[in-house]
Amino acid sequence: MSKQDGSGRLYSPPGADDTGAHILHVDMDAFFVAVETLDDPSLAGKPVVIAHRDGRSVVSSASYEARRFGVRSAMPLGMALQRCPQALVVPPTYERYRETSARVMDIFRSITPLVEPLSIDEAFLDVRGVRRLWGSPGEVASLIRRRVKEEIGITCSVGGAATKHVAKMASTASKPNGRLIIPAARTQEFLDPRPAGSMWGVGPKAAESLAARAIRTIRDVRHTPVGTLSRILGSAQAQRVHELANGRDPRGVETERVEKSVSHEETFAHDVSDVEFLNAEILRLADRVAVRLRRGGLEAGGVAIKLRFADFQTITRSQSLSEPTAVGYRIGRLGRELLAGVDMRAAVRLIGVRAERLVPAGSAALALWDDDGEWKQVEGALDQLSERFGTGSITRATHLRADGRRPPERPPEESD
DNA sequence: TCTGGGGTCCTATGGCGG
DNA sequence: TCTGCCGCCATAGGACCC
Repeated sequence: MSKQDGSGRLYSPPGADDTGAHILHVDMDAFFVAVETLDDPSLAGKPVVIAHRDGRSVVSSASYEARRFGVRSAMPLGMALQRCPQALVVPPTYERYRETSARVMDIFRSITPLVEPLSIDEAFLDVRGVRRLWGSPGEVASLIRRRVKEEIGITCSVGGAATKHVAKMASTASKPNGRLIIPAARTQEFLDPRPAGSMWGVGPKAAESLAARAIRTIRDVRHTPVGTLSRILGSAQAQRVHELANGRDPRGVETERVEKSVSHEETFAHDVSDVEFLNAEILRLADRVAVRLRRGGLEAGGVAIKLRFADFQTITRSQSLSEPTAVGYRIGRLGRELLAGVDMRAAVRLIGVRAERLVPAGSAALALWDDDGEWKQVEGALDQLSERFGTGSITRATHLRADGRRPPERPPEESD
Protein backbone atom coordinates (compact mmCIF):
# COMPACT_ATOMS: atom_id res chain seq x y z
CA MET A 1 0.00 0.00 0.00
CA SER A 2 2.86 2.37 0.67
CA LYS A 3 6.55 3.02 0.56
CA GLN A 4 8.69 5.37 2.60
CA ASP A 5 10.81 8.12 1.19
CA GLY A 6 13.90 9.42 2.94
CA SER A 7 11.98 11.68 5.33
CA GLY A 8 9.70 8.97 6.69
CA ARG A 9 6.78 10.21 4.69
CA LEU A 10 4.54 7.51 3.18
CA TYR A 11 3.27 7.42 -0.38
CA SER A 12 1.43 5.07 -2.70
CA PRO A 13 3.14 4.25 -5.99
CA PRO A 14 1.03 4.55 -9.16
CA GLY A 15 -1.23 1.58 -9.66
CA ALA A 16 -1.07 0.49 -6.01
CA ASP A 17 -4.09 -1.36 -4.63
CA ASP A 18 -6.89 1.08 -3.74
CA THR A 19 -9.74 -1.38 -3.26
CA GLY A 20 -12.54 0.05 -1.11
CA ALA A 21 -10.74 3.35 -0.47
CA HIS A 22 -13.55 5.54 -1.77
CA ILE A 23 -13.21 8.41 0.70
CA LEU A 24 -10.51 10.94 -0.06
CA HIS A 25 -9.17 13.59 2.30
CA VAL A 26 -7.41 16.48 0.59
CA ASP A 27 -5.22 18.80 2.63
CA MET A 28 -3.32 21.79 1.20
CA ASP A 29 0.36 21.90 2.12
CA ALA A 30 1.24 24.94 4.31
CA PHE A 31 -1.76 26.60 2.69
CA PHE A 32 -1.34 30.22 3.81
CA VAL A 33 2.36 30.19 2.96
CA ALA A 34 1.57 28.63 -0.43
CA VAL A 35 -0.93 31.39 -1.27
CA GLU A 36 1.49 34.12 -0.20
CA THR A 37 4.17 32.51 -2.36
CA LEU A 38 1.85 32.66 -5.38
CA ASP A 39 1.68 36.42 -4.88
CA ASP A 40 5.39 36.78 -4.07
CA PRO A 41 7.45 34.03 -5.71
CA SER A 42 10.59 35.24 -3.95
CA LEU A 43 9.25 33.49 -0.81
CA ALA A 44 9.66 30.08 -2.43
CA GLY A 45 12.06 27.77 -0.63
CA LYS A 46 12.53 30.13 2.32
CA PRO A 47 11.56 29.82 5.97
CA VAL A 48 8.29 31.77 6.07
CA VAL A 49 5.95 32.32 8.98
CA ILE A 50 2.43 33.73 8.62
CA ALA A 51 1.68 35.90 11.66
CA HIS A 52 0.68 39.40 12.62
CA ARG A 53 3.67 41.49 13.58
CA ASP A 54 2.14 42.97 16.72
CA GLY A 55 2.98 41.93 20.23
CA ARG A 56 0.75 38.98 21.03
CA SER A 57 0.48 37.07 17.82
CA VAL A 58 0.99 33.38 17.14
CA VAL A 59 2.02 31.51 14.03
CA SER A 60 -0.91 30.78 11.70
CA SER A 61 1.11 28.76 9.23
CA ALA A 62 4.78 27.95 8.68
CA SER A 63 6.63 26.84 5.56
CA TYR A 64 8.28 23.44 5.67
CA GLU A 65 11.64 25.20 5.68
CA ALA A 66 10.62 26.99 8.89
CA ARG A 67 9.21 23.78 10.38
CA ARG A 68 12.66 22.24 10.12
CA PHE A 69 13.70 24.69 12.85
CA GLY A 70 10.92 23.49 15.12
CA VAL A 71 8.46 26.24 14.22
CA ARG A 72 4.85 25.06 14.52
CA SER A 73 1.50 26.72 14.00
CA ALA A 74 -0.09 28.19 17.15
CA MET A 75 3.39 28.89 18.49
CA PRO A 76 3.93 32.43 19.85
CA LEU A 77 5.75 34.48 17.24
CA GLY A 78 8.52 35.27 19.72
CA MET A 79 9.31 31.60 20.18
CA ALA A 80 9.21 31.00 16.44
CA LEU A 81 11.77 33.74 15.86
CA GLN A 82 13.88 32.38 18.67
CA ARG A 83 14.02 29.04 16.89
CA CYS A 84 14.35 30.47 13.41
CA PRO A 85 15.66 34.07 13.53
CA GLN A 86 15.98 34.32 9.75
CA ALA A 87 12.28 33.49 9.19
CA LEU A 88 10.37 35.93 7.02
CA VAL A 89 7.23 37.09 8.84
CA VAL A 90 4.29 37.72 6.49
CA PRO A 91 1.01 39.13 7.83
CA PRO A 92 -2.04 37.01 6.93
CA THR A 93 -4.42 38.04 4.13
CA TYR A 94 -7.49 35.96 4.90
CA GLU A 95 -9.51 37.29 2.01
CA ARG A 96 -6.93 35.85 -0.40
CA TYR A 97 -7.00 32.52 1.42
CA ARG A 98 -10.81 32.39 1.20
CA GLU A 99 -10.75 33.17 -2.54
CA THR A 100 -8.12 30.55 -3.22
CA SER A 101 -9.93 28.02 -1.06
CA ALA A 102 -13.14 28.57 -3.04
CA ARG A 103 -11.30 27.90 -6.31
CA VAL A 104 -9.82 24.70 -4.91
CA MET A 105 -13.24 23.54 -3.67
CA ASP A 106 -14.63 24.26 -7.16
CA ILE A 107 -12.09 21.86 -8.61
CA PHE A 108 -13.25 19.20 -6.15
CA ARG A 109 -16.90 19.81 -7.03
CA SER A 110 -16.12 19.50 -10.74
CA ILE A 111 -15.00 15.94 -9.95
CA THR A 112 -17.79 14.90 -7.56
CA PRO A 113 -20.72 16.72 -5.95
CA LEU A 114 -20.00 14.82 -2.71
CA VAL A 115 -17.57 17.34 -1.21
CA GLU A 116 -17.44 18.21 2.49
CA PRO A 117 -15.21 21.20 3.20
CA LEU A 118 -13.74 20.71 6.68
CA SER A 119 -11.87 23.96 6.95
CA ILE A 120 -10.39 26.58 4.68
CA ASP A 121 -7.69 24.18 3.45
CA GLU A 122 -9.12 20.66 3.59
CA ALA A 123 -12.07 18.61 2.42
CA PHE A 124 -13.45 15.10 2.25
CA LEU A 125 -14.64 13.70 -1.08
CA ASP A 126 -16.70 10.57 -1.68
CA VAL A 127 -15.54 9.28 -5.06
CA ARG A 128 -17.46 5.99 -5.04
CA GLY A 129 -19.77 7.10 -7.82
CA VAL A 130 -17.27 8.63 -10.25
CA ARG A 131 -15.20 5.59 -11.17
CA ARG A 132 -16.60 5.47 -14.73
CA LEU A 133 -15.88 9.16 -15.19
CA TRP A 134 -12.52 9.62 -13.52
CA GLY A 135 -11.24 6.18 -12.52
CA SER A 136 -10.41 4.45 -9.25
CA PRO A 137 -9.88 6.36 -5.98
CA GLY A 138 -6.12 6.32 -6.43
CA GLU A 139 -6.49 7.72 -9.94
CA VAL A 140 -8.88 10.43 -8.74
CA ALA A 141 -6.39 11.34 -6.02
CA SER A 142 -3.69 11.81 -8.64
CA LEU A 143 -6.06 13.81 -10.85
CA ILE A 144 -6.88 16.16 -7.97
CA ARG A 145 -3.24 16.71 -7.12
CA ARG A 146 -2.42 17.41 -10.75
CA ARG A 147 -5.31 19.83 -11.27
CA VAL A 148 -4.70 21.77 -8.06
CA LYS A 149 -1.06 22.15 -9.03
CA GLU A 150 -1.81 23.19 -12.62
CA GLU A 151 -4.85 25.39 -12.06
CA ILE A 152 -4.02 27.00 -8.71
CA GLY A 153 -0.27 26.54 -8.52
CA ILE A 154 -0.05 24.98 -5.06
CA THR A 155 0.52 21.44 -3.81
CA CYS A 156 -1.74 19.28 -1.69
CA SER A 157 -1.66 15.89 -0.06
CA VAL A 158 -4.38 13.30 -0.52
CA GLY A 159 -5.27 10.36 1.68
CA GLY A 160 -7.69 7.67 0.57
CA ALA A 161 -9.39 5.02 2.69
CA ALA A 162 -12.64 3.28 3.47
CA THR A 163 -13.43 5.77 6.26
CA LYS A 164 -13.01 9.47 6.94
CA HIS A 165 -10.78 8.93 9.93
CA VAL A 166 -8.31 6.71 8.09
CA ALA A 167 -8.37 8.94 4.99
CA LYS A 168 -7.41 11.91 7.13
CA MET A 169 -4.66 10.00 8.88
CA ALA A 170 -3.38 8.88 5.49
CA SER A 171 -3.17 12.41 4.11
CA THR A 172 -1.30 13.50 7.22
CA ALA A 173 1.15 10.60 6.86
CA SER A 174 1.78 11.53 3.22
CA LYS A 175 2.47 15.23 3.80
CA PRO A 176 3.81 17.25 2.14
CA ASN A 177 2.87 16.86 -1.53
CA GLY A 178 2.01 13.20 -1.21
CA ARG A 179 -0.66 10.63 -1.92
CA LEU A 180 -1.37 7.64 0.30
CA ILE A 181 -4.20 5.21 -0.36
CA ILE A 182 -5.05 2.58 2.26
CA PRO A 183 -7.02 -0.31 0.73
CA ALA A 184 -9.90 -1.32 3.02
CA ALA A 185 -8.38 -4.72 3.79
CA ARG A 186 -5.18 -3.14 5.12
CA THR A 187 -6.80 -0.55 7.38
CA GLN A 188 -5.80 -2.21 10.64
CA GLU A 189 -2.26 -2.80 9.49
CA PHE A 190 -1.97 0.94 8.79
CA LEU A 191 -3.55 2.06 12.07
CA ASP A 192 -2.02 -0.32 14.61
CA PRO A 193 1.56 1.00 14.94
CA ARG A 194 0.62 4.68 14.89
CA PRO A 195 0.57 6.75 18.11
CA ALA A 196 -2.72 7.03 19.97
CA GLY A 197 -2.35 10.79 19.86
CA SER A 198 -2.48 10.76 16.06
CA MET A 199 -6.15 9.79 16.19
CA TRP A 200 -8.71 12.48 15.49
CA GLY A 201 -10.07 13.70 18.82
CA VAL A 202 -7.10 12.53 20.90
CA GLY A 203 -5.19 15.68 21.76
CA PRO A 204 -2.24 16.25 24.09
CA LYS A 205 -4.27 15.87 27.31
CA ALA A 206 -5.95 12.64 26.30
CA ALA A 207 -2.70 11.24 24.88
CA GLU A 208 -0.96 11.95 28.17
CA SER A 209 -3.73 10.31 30.20
CA LEU A 210 -3.55 7.25 27.95
CA ALA A 211 0.25 7.09 28.12
CA ALA A 212 0.05 7.11 31.91
CA ARG A 213 -1.75 3.78 31.55
CA ALA A 214 0.84 2.53 29.02
CA ILE A 215 -1.61 3.01 26.14
CA ARG A 216 0.62 4.47 23.45
CA THR A 217 -0.34 3.10 20.06
CA ILE A 218 -3.63 2.61 18.30
CA ARG A 219 -3.10 -1.13 18.78
CA ASP A 220 -2.95 -0.50 22.54
CA VAL A 221 -6.20 1.47 22.37
CA ARG A 222 -7.85 -1.33 20.41
CA HIS A 223 -6.79 -3.89 23.03
CA THR A 224 -8.07 -1.78 25.94
CA PRO A 225 -11.65 -2.49 27.10
CA VAL A 226 -14.08 0.38 26.53
CA GLY A 227 -14.81 0.45 30.25
CA THR A 228 -11.17 1.18 31.01
CA LEU A 229 -11.04 3.85 28.32
CA SER A 230 -14.20 5.39 29.78
CA ARG A 231 -12.51 5.97 33.12
CA ILE A 232 -9.67 7.75 31.35
CA LEU A 233 -11.52 9.70 28.67
CA GLY A 234 -15.20 9.83 29.59
CA SER A 235 -17.79 7.57 28.01
CA ALA A 236 -18.54 9.40 24.77
CA GLN A 237 -14.93 9.89 23.79
CA ALA A 238 -14.02 6.35 24.88
CA GLN A 239 -16.68 4.82 22.65
CA ARG A 240 -15.63 6.89 19.69
CA VAL A 241 -11.92 6.36 20.08
CA HIS A 242 -12.33 2.61 20.51
CA GLU A 243 -14.37 2.41 17.32
CA LEU A 244 -11.85 4.51 15.40
CA ALA A 245 -8.97 2.38 16.66
CA ASN A 246 -10.74 -0.63 15.20
CA GLY A 247 -11.07 1.08 11.84
CA ARG A 248 -14.78 1.67 12.29
CA ASP A 249 -16.16 5.12 11.49
CA PRO A 250 -19.77 5.36 10.36
CA ARG A 251 -19.62 9.01 9.34
CA GLY A 252 -20.33 9.71 5.69
CA VAL A 253 -19.30 12.67 3.60
CA GLU A 254 -21.84 15.43 4.34
CA THR A 255 -22.23 18.21 1.84
CA GLU A 256 -24.53 20.39 3.96
CA ARG A 257 -23.56 21.64 7.36
CA VAL A 258 -25.52 23.96 9.61
CA GLU A 259 -23.64 26.59 11.60
CA LYS A 260 -24.31 26.34 15.32
CA SER A 261 -22.66 29.54 16.48
CA VAL A 262 -21.07 32.73 15.18
CA SER A 263 -18.47 34.59 17.20
CA HIS A 264 -15.88 37.32 17.20
CA GLU A 265 -13.18 37.79 19.76
CA GLU A 266 -10.18 40.00 20.17
CA THR A 267 -6.98 39.98 22.17
CA PHE A 268 -5.85 43.47 23.15
CA ALA A 269 -2.29 44.62 22.60
CA HIS A 270 -2.30 45.57 26.29
CA ASP A 271 -4.49 44.31 29.13
CA VAL A 272 -7.42 46.61 29.88
CA SER A 273 -9.25 47.36 33.10
CA ASP A 274 -11.49 50.15 31.78
CA VAL A 275 -15.03 48.74 31.94
CA GLU A 276 -16.44 51.47 29.70
CA PHE A 277 -13.96 50.45 27.04
CA LEU A 278 -14.93 46.79 27.44
CA ASN A 279 -18.58 47.71 27.08
CA ALA A 280 -17.82 49.54 23.85
CA GLU A 281 -15.86 46.57 22.56
CA ILE A 282 -18.79 44.25 23.29
CA LEU A 283 -21.08 46.45 21.22
CA ARG A 284 -18.59 46.55 18.38
CA LEU A 285 -18.09 42.78 18.37
CA ALA A 286 -21.85 42.24 18.67
CA ASP A 287 -22.36 44.36 15.56
CA ARG A 288 -19.89 42.27 13.60
CA VAL A 289 -21.60 39.08 14.78
CA ALA A 290 -24.99 40.50 13.81
CA VAL A 291 -23.82 41.42 10.32
CA ARG A 292 -22.71 37.84 9.76
CA LEU A 293 -25.98 36.48 11.13
CA ARG A 294 -28.01 38.63 8.74
CA ARG A 295 -25.81 37.66 5.82
CA GLY A 296 -26.43 34.04 6.66
CA GLY A 297 -30.17 34.53 7.15
CA LEU A 298 -29.85 33.51 10.80
CA GLU A 299 -30.89 34.78 14.21
CA ALA A 300 -29.34 34.13 17.61
CA GLY A 301 -31.36 32.40 20.31
CA GLY A 302 -28.70 33.12 22.91
CA VAL A 303 -25.60 35.19 23.56
CA ALA A 304 -22.32 34.32 25.26
CA ILE A 305 -19.43 36.55 26.20
CA LYS A 306 -15.93 35.37 26.88
CA LEU A 307 -13.28 37.07 28.98
CA ARG A 308 -9.65 36.11 29.32
CA PHE A 309 -7.86 37.78 32.23
CA ALA A 310 -4.21 38.77 32.45
CA ASP A 311 -3.38 35.46 34.14
CA PHE A 312 -4.98 33.63 31.19
CA GLN A 313 -7.90 32.39 33.23
CA THR A 314 -10.85 32.28 30.85
CA ILE A 315 -14.50 32.54 31.76
CA THR A 316 -17.73 32.58 29.77
CA ARG A 317 -21.18 33.87 30.63
CA SER A 318 -24.20 33.07 28.51
CA GLN A 319 -27.93 33.61 28.50
CA SER A 320 -30.89 32.92 26.25
CA LEU A 321 -32.59 35.79 24.48
CA SER A 322 -36.31 36.28 25.07
CA GLU A 323 -36.66 36.07 21.31
CA PRO A 324 -34.18 35.32 18.51
CA THR A 325 -32.54 38.35 16.95
CA ALA A 326 -29.93 39.41 14.43
CA VAL A 327 -29.88 43.00 15.70
CA GLY A 328 -26.45 44.04 16.89
CA TYR A 329 -27.76 46.34 19.59
CA ARG A 330 -29.84 43.58 21.20
CA ILE A 331 -26.99 41.11 21.16
CA GLY A 332 -24.67 43.78 22.52
CA ARG A 333 -27.12 44.81 25.22
CA LEU A 334 -27.34 41.27 26.56
CA GLY A 335 -23.57 40.98 26.28
CA ARG A 336 -23.18 44.06 28.42
CA GLU A 337 -25.63 42.73 31.00
CA LEU A 338 -23.56 39.58 31.18
CA LEU A 339 -20.38 41.63 31.55
CA ALA A 340 -21.97 43.61 34.38
CA GLY A 341 -22.38 40.34 36.30
CA VAL A 342 -18.71 39.44 36.10
CA ASP A 343 -16.39 39.96 39.05
CA MET A 344 -13.57 41.98 37.43
CA ARG A 345 -10.73 40.78 39.61
CA ALA A 346 -8.01 41.40 37.04
CA ALA A 347 -7.24 43.23 33.81
CA VAL A 348 -8.65 41.69 30.65
CA ARG A 349 -6.55 40.54 27.70
CA LEU A 350 -9.30 39.09 25.49
CA ILE A 351 -12.98 39.72 25.02
CA GLY A 352 -15.40 37.89 22.75
CA VAL A 353 -19.07 37.77 21.77
CA ARG A 354 -20.79 34.66 20.45
CA ALA A 355 -24.25 34.14 19.03
CA GLU A 356 -25.61 30.70 19.94
CA ARG A 357 -28.60 28.49 19.30
CA LEU A 358 -29.00 29.86 15.80
CA VAL A 359 -32.32 29.61 14.02
CA PRO A 360 -33.30 30.61 10.47
CA ALA A 361 -34.38 34.25 10.38
CA GLY A 362 -38.11 34.78 10.51
CA SER A 363 -38.96 31.42 12.03
CA ALA A 364 -40.68 31.34 15.36
CA ALA A 365 -42.13 29.13 18.00
CA LEU A 366 -44.63 31.15 19.98
CA ALA A 367 -46.46 30.71 23.22
CA LEU A 368 -49.82 32.44 23.02
CA TRP A 369 -51.91 33.34 26.06
CA ASP A 370 -55.63 33.90 26.12
CA ASP A 371 -57.47 36.06 28.63
CA ASP A 372 -57.84 33.15 31.06
CA GLY A 373 -54.08 32.74 31.24
CA GLU A 374 -54.16 29.50 29.23
CA TRP A 375 -51.39 29.09 26.70
CA LYS A 376 -50.63 27.12 23.60
CA GLN A 377 -47.59 26.74 21.40
CA VAL A 378 -47.55 27.44 17.69
CA GLU A 379 -44.65 27.19 15.26
CA GLY A 380 -43.98 28.55 11.83
CA ALA A 381 -42.77 31.53 9.87
CA LEU A 382 -43.33 34.75 11.78
CA ASP A 383 -45.27 36.55 9.06
CA GLN A 384 -47.68 33.63 8.69
CA LEU A 385 -48.20 33.52 12.44
CA SER A 386 -48.93 37.25 12.46
CA GLU A 387 -51.54 36.74 9.76
CA ARG A 388 -53.16 33.86 11.62
CA PHE A 389 -53.30 35.35 15.07
CA GLY A 390 -53.18 39.07 14.44
CA THR A 391 -50.54 41.41 15.69
CA GLY A 392 -52.46 41.87 18.93
CA SER A 393 -51.92 38.26 19.84
CA ILE A 394 -48.32 38.31 18.76
CA THR A 395 -47.45 41.12 21.13
CA ARG A 396 -48.76 38.95 23.96
CA ALA A 397 -46.61 36.03 22.85
CA THR A 398 -43.14 34.99 23.60
CA HIS A 399 -40.76 32.97 21.53
CA LEU A 400 -39.89 29.48 22.64
CA ARG A 401 -37.17 27.19 21.59
CA ALA A 402 -38.33 24.99 18.75
CA ASP A 403 -38.42 22.04 21.14
CA GLY A 404 -39.75 24.06 24.07
CA ARG A 405 -42.50 22.34 26.02
CA ARG A 406 -43.02 24.68 28.91
CA PRO A 407 -44.14 28.27 28.59
CA PRO A 408 -42.31 31.07 30.34
CA GLU A 409 -43.96 32.04 33.60
CA ARG A 410 -45.88 34.92 32.10
CA PRO A 411 -46.13 36.89 28.89
CA PRO A 412 -43.09 39.12 28.51
CA GLU A 413 -43.16 42.83 29.13
CA GLU A 414 -43.44 45.06 26.13
CA SER A 415 -40.05 46.21 24.98
CA ASP A 416 -38.44 47.57 21.87
C1' DT B 1 8.58 32.26 24.16
C1' DC B 2 4.38 33.47 26.53
C1' DT B 3 0.39 31.88 24.70
C1' DG B 4 -4.88 34.09 17.99
C1' DG B 5 -9.40 33.45 16.23
C1' DG B 6 -12.92 30.65 14.53
C1' DG B 7 -15.42 26.80 15.58
C1' DT B 8 -17.47 21.78 17.62
C1' DC B 9 -18.54 18.63 21.15
C1' DC B 10 -18.72 16.79 25.82
C1' DT B 11 -19.25 16.86 30.91
C1' DA B 12 -20.58 18.50 35.34
C1' DT B 13 -23.79 20.87 38.01
C1' DG B 14 -27.85 22.87 39.86
C1' DG B 15 -32.71 24.35 39.31
C1' DC B 16 -37.07 22.86 38.40
C1' DG B 17 -41.27 20.21 37.27
C1' DG B 18 -43.75 15.87 37.33
C1' DT C 1 -49.02 17.53 51.51
C1' DC C 2 -44.35 16.24 51.66
C1' DT C 3 -40.37 13.79 49.89
C1' DG C 4 -37.44 11.30 46.80
C1' DC C 5 -36.34 10.27 42.27
C1' DC C 6 -35.82 11.21 37.59
C1' DG C 7 -35.27 13.72 33.51
C1' DC C 8 -34.83 18.03 31.17
C1' DC C 9 -32.77 22.38 30.58
C1' DA C 10 -29.57 26.20 31.05
C1' DT C 11 -25.13 27.39 32.16
C1' DA C 12 -19.94 27.07 32.72
C1' DG C 13 -15.76 25.12 31.58
C1' DG C 14 -12.57 22.55 28.97
C1' DA C 15 -10.53 19.59 25.24
C1' DC C 16 -9.92 19.53 20.66
C1' DC C 17 -9.51 20.85 15.63
C1' DC C 18 -7.60 23.97 11.88
